[in-house]
Amino acid sequence: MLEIYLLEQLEAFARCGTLSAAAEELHLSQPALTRSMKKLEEVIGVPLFERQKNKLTLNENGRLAAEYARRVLDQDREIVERVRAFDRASRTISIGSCAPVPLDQIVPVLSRLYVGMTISQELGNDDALLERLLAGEHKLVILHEQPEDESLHWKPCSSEKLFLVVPSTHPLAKHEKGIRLKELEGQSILLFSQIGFWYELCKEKIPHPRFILQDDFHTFGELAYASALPVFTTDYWVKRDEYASDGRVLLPILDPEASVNYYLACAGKDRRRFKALFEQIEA
Amino acid sequence: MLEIYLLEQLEAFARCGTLSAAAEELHLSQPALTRSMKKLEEVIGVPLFERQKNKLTLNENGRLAAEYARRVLDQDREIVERVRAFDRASRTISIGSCAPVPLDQIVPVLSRLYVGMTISQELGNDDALLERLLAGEHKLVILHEQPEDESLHWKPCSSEKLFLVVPSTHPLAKHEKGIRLKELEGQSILLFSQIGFWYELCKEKIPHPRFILQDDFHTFGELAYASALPVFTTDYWVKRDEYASDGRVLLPILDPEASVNYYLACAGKDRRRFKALFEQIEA
DNA sequence: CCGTATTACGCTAGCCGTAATGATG
DNA sequence: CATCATTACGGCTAGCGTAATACGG
Repeated sequence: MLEIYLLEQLEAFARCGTLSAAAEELHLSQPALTRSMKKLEEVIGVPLFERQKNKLTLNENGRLAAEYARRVLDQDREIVERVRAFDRASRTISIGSCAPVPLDQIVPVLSRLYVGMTISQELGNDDALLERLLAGEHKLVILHEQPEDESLHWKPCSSEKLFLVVPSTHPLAKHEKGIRLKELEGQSILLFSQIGFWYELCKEKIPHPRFILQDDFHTFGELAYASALPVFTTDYWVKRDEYASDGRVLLPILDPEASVNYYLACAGKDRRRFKALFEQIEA
Repeated sequence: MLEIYLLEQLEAFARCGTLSAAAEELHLSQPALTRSMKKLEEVIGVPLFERQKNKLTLNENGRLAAEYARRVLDQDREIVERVRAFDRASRTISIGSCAPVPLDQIVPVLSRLYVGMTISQELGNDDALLERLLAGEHKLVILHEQPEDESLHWKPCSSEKLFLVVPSTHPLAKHEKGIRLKELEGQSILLFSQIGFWYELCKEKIPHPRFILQDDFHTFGELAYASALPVFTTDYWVKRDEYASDGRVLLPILDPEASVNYYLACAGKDRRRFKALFEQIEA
């Protein structure tokens, strides 16, 4: 069998054009390459080179061999990469979610139940999440619509309701019984950017919105506190006493889409693996 | 890089199930395999085996690695095979023909012009020949129809006319001016089997033919001489005094299809290579 | 106990580098 | 004479085998 190191050397020679150049690239001596190329010809049993006393070039056979060598080298490298990736994946639970809140609720449970596993989390919209779940790229996903795919296992896991926080002096503050998104037309609203599907919802339902986006959670908190801008929040944060400062009013959002139920889903074949998790969570 | 010998050993272990069995198959000692498997794990950097004190089995990673190993091994073997085949092909001129006679005329010319090349010859029908020419499996083909493919280079090279030889006592002997194939209905005719398209022609044009086929050229000659059966021949053989024995009559076959022109063809890109050949042959 | 894996130890084949030679522009 | 390929020679690593150890059905 042709050992990889021979193919590596052939490939380097094919690319570099001379033995010296290839030798330098491979951190080897010219004689070593001369020998290897001879050995290749000997093993394959056909001439691979055009030999002029002072110049070595690949002939047709050699060019073909070099092309095949490249393929084998690529595949050989792939073994290491793929097996490492597979091993990593087997030690990782990748969970995708349409929103950050249910993720914050479930990840601690996951960590506790599957000790030693790496948990990787990612946000995405329902369609993309389902696709990645079916592709095996996510082991778990949290959606805000019930999955219809029969091959999936799922369970409702929590819910969330949208609110708007405004200073009590703000014109909108009078809608204490609640407000509809379309009534926020043209309002400048402070928005944390990592909120998953909520962003799409607001963008869709509020005509001509002027969102002021903030990437950093801490900065967002400070802005929300310091500025007089309306800020979106949800019952989850309200219960945890965020944004409940004096002089602010909490306006429920009345649109039905502003109250969502979340659903945790996994592939049917992983049902057993995540049995403990599904038992822990409550709708 | 993972050397091939390591992959070979992994593959053998995956197939054999135990190190001892694999060692025997590879003509190696168990310790050698133990070391190699350890080395594989070390290089890839992930566990590939389930280790019970007395039993070694592949884990998921290992099974994946073994599968990839198989592919690399296959491709590695293919390098040698393919390059050898390519080299052989480059030293071989494969010529296909619809009939043996023009082949016998051209092959000596080929041998003389392309010294050192192996000439491989094969019979086939026009369609198959063209296909193989375009696939590069034949470098030259001899057809009995003008090729229509624009990418081909061709030239008429010879012609051949069909005759029937019958004993002068035979009822058919009176047709000395010639006979049509359909008039041979129901006749038992002695036929040499390696005559290319002629066989198809006769089978098609003679109603209810009763061919007596003979594979061996020598035996065929003897039968033709000894028996009282009608025998097909052509002007080529007649000129060479075959079948021209006493007490036999030569009947020309009158069907237009029984007089053919042959055409030598090669791929357009090989036009130069075979320039000398095309100059030598005459229509 | 026999079959299996692993460890320990010494050997050697094979791959490499250095140095020298030859060829070429 | 600078550059490239090749040959010659010696060193050393890495893969191997033998022998010994350990574990299990």
